[in-house]
Amino acid sequence: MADVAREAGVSPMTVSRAFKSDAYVNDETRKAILLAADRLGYVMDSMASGLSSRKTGFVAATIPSINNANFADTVRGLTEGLQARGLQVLLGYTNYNQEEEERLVRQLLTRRPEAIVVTGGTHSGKCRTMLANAGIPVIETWDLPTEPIDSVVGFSNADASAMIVGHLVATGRTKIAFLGGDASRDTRGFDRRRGFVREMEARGLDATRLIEAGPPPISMREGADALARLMSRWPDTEAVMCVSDLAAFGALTECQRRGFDVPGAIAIAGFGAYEISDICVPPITSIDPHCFQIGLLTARRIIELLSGEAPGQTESRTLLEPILLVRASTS
Amino acid sequence: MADVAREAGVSPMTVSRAFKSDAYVNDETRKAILLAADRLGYVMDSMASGLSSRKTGFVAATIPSINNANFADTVRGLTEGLQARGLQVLLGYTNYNQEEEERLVRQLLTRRPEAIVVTGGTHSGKCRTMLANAGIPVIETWDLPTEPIDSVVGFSNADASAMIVGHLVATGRTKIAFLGGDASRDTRGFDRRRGFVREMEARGLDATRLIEAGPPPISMREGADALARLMSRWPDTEAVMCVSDLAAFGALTECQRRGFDVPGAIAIAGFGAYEISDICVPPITSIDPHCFQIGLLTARRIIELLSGEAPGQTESRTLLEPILLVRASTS
DNA sequence: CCGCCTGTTGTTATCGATATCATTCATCGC
DNA sequence: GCGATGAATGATATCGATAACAACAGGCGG
Repeated sequence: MADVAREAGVSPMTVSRAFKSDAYVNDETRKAILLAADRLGYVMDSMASGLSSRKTGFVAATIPSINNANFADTVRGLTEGLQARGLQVLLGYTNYNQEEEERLVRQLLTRRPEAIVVTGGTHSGKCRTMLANAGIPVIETWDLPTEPIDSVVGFSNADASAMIVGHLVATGRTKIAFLGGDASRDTRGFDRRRGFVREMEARGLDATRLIEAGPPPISMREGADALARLMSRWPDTEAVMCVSDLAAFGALTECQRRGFDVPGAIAIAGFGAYEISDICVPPITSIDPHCFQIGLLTARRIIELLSGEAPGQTESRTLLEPILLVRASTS
Repeated sequence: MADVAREAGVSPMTVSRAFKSDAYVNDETRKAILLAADRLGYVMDSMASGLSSRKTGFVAATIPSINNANFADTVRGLTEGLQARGLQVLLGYTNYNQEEEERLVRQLLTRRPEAIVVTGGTHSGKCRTMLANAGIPVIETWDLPTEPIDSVVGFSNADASAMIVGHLVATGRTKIAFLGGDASRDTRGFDRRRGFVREMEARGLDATRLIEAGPPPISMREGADALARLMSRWPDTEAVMCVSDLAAFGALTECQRRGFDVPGAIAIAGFGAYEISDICVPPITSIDPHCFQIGLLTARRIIELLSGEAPGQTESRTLLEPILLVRASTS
């Protein structure tokens, strides 16, 4: 920056100001400075800037997996929502693992983000403490934690499951199974399963057809394998609700290979409104949790908090209403 | 850090050393310091550390889209390969847009990464200049640029296309179409198309059945729509090679809706070895470009360059050999 | 007993920017 | 004509760490 200042014949301070859009600088001076910077190929050092101004321009975000269209959409929403304010997303993934999350959060906090977004509302004790003591806005997403750390932008996974059950029952099915991952790791998946069991029991139906497809994330292949196990164990199953559209699609393909008619012999429902559930044959009934919106609303909330507006605890929960997409796989 | 030093009764410098694993610090002193840090909930400031040591611990990476399993796999490989050296990936996506790439690269460079990874070998002039003058290792991936900026870890998209054409011809098809995106934006997609045309012509076949599915990325839906257009324009088409498995799957579903037998009436091939191509019915012939490996090898190369080993320009191209996965959709 | 090495810790200057206060100069109203 | 006002710029200290060098204690060989 000193070089640019010399080249433009001004002080470093003026160069610094020229690069911030709002500061007092003569238009011609600014133009001269930007030209000099261009000539020298100068690029600002955000790190130094952050150290000095105590604003790094980072918003940290953790997602369970980078290879997941749902979380990718949320990250897109977050990124786009923050772009206008010059905030950059610093991303990390946890592999659906709380210890990994703790390690990751610690690493991210060393970068002094101005806010941190985490997926889910269940964390290790140390992780919670770190988040709570970080002194920055913390937003938990994709979930409705009973004891939020700070702000929440999410929805009820359990209620969404109930919508599916309701729909399946309304179409005349009662022997309904749930196909999901191991209970322990993916808390959202677990909530969906919990919602399934609760709603089934509330309707006086048998809620014991639970097939575990392995540790999350459940791949299409695992969905297919799980369906095979399901049908050999409970051959009279009339419908299966899957923890995600990927598992659901895998299950659908297994039905096709085995010659089970969908939805005639068995109905299949998924979760997440992935593109595949909309285009496959037959298309799969799903739940749209508004992934992109989650990211966008999270961005809005962060900007609100950073602007010092409305830090009141009253509005700290932003609830989304997932939508049931009824398609041919359950018609 | 000063607080921790006081708490532990040592100088800040000793605290700093205690946090670096290799430095000279008495074991007991270190233990005491780490304990004190824990008590105070202290987390290092990597930004300040980076400023001082001129090592930020960042490796910047740009990918066209965050919502793409192929690039996600590459990022996973990169992240895992760099983790051992304590390097953190700073990710950004370009939306398959060169202007966006330029903006993004500029933003990333302000973070003073120790190396930068870009997807593809075609960039705007300014972007090239910035990359070349950044003074850090630059790795271009997923491509074989004719004039690399620095290092390359990639493969020939054109040659991979040729493999598909060869396979389709070997199974007795000659009326073969290519289904891809607009030429201008996605250079890898364009290379695949170029490889298709070249190989078709080399075999004396008609290479004019080119269907444009719109600007990349091509969704499943766009693949389906494009197939519909293809079949109405050239109803006698015997095989279609798609720019990606997603487009290919979309095309497959369209065939199912229209009652075209795959592979009996028409064969379909994709690209990318996405999970879907392996599990759908029938499974789709594809090319596995070793996405994860690209990331891993890129990480290795970066570590090599940062260690000061072998900066020789001789070995700066790392070539991968994509694999043809023959499946039922072209049998 | 001296000088030297090793292990350990402290001191000082510095990384590249910005916050804050100070300064300069032109303009304006009375 | 003079103080007040405001736009534009500069000087200095500082953000939180580390590099580089200095310092000191203890052990060892000669």
